[in-house]
Amino acid sequence: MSLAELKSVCGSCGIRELCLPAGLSDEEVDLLDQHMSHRISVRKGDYLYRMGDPFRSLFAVSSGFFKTVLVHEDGRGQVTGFQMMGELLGLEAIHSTHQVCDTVALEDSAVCAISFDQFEQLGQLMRNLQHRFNKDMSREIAREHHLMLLLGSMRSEERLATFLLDLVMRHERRHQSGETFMLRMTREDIGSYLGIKLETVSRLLSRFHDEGILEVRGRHLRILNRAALAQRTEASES
Amino acid sequence: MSLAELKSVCGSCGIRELCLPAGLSDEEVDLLDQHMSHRISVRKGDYLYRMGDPFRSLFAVSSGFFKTVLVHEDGRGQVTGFQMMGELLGLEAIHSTHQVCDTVALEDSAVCAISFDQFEQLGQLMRNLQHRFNKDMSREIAREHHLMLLLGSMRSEERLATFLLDLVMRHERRHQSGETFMLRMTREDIGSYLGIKLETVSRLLSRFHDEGILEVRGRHLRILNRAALAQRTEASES
DNA sequence: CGATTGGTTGAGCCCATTCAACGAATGTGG
DNA sequence: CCACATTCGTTGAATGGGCTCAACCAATCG
Repeated sequence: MSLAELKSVCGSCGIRELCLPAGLSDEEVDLLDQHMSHRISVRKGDYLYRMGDPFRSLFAVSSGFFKTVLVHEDGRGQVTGFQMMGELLGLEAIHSTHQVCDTVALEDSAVCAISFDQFEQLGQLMRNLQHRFNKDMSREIAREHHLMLLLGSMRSEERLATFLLDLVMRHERRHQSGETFMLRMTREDIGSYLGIKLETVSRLLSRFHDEGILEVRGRHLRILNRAALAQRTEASES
Repeated sequence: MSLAELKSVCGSCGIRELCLPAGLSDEEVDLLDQHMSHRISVRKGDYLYRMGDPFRSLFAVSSGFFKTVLVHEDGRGQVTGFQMMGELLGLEAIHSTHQVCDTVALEDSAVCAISFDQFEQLGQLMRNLQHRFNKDMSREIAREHHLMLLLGSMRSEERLATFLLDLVMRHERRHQSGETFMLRMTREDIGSYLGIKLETVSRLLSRFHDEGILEVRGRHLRILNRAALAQRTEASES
């Protein structure tokens, strides 16, 4: 599953306000720390966990980038999400005793592991924490509803535009440039996530490039015309 | 939003073991009851809530059948789920102060309303209840992952077969016939949910009928060959 | 270095869509 | 109770968006 384990503390974490302890008092964060966080490094390409592994912990992405993949019996796989710092991994397995999907680091990454047992106990002590967690779960459900809208009723160009704008916003919320950034995933990952083929992703990126909306050099992206991109998000009347 | 409000009690509810209080002790169920449940009737076609309504309560489906619909700015709508007795409504809004989707009764129905504020307080008192709720949220996330797989990588025939088998299993878990049942939703609702057009749904149902897998008479369904249906769930090598 | 992985682009094809006509069932108002 | 409108469902014919198959290039790696 992973490699080095380092001692760490939410209290001094740079992304504390993006992550699970957002909004907690210092004392509460201390409690959270003492009882359960420890950090795990995951190297690019490694699995944080795989379907069928016993489920014991949630993980908060401390740094790096992950994808979650659901694999069907017949071998087909679907990328169900990309997670960046501050986001939680493992929520989908709480209802089970085992992991129900794979999660893979797309670059060298670090996560904070949280024993779910202990987390539930802490939730009993700290209403704040439980409330925050309920909201996180709910937000994940709502996110997936939007993705269902995307997969169920958008054309490929709209899907990609929506995806890119989502990345832009997530970068900006982390005080990273939304104008210029690197894609951490392959065209195939993007295609799987969006329900289209990698060739289509490639063609669309080229098209956006030719139209002056983006500058694409491999995985390096520059957003040249965000408004135009936003427009491609909507069905074009004709 | 709704109509009659009747006093009701989880303790004597026929579907108690399917619903939120499953696994709770009698005392715990009493507590749950006293503090918060009340029942609301919703007539066929009526909204239980609409996007933008203030969010205050969760709802447990007591009887009947609902759909949840996410509406995009440009007017496109996506059916994000169908809910039957014992299932929870409103989870997607917890992270917000307002409802984030519409939910509509597809037949005359009843729900138990649960003030979310009070529910969170009760969760602090009853670890069982909170644990059960965490699992419900997680199961919903996992369900949506499967739907993403369906929408992202299945062909229309596989989508419909998967959908029908899911309905069969949900009926059986409720001790209702999985062999013979009524579809409560239109072809258009099914199509929206599965990311295909109503005409395609109609054609596929006809095809399954012609192949002797189903008997279709309007919304009345009889599953004649469940194994064959299960096979249509998988990608056919060729 | 060759092998592998990731990405781009073209040509032809096919599955699902669009557009359209029609039938059945339901409901409404005169 | 009938006439009419509306909603829901089925089926056909033609179209097209995205897929498949394929060739090729660039970067990385052992």
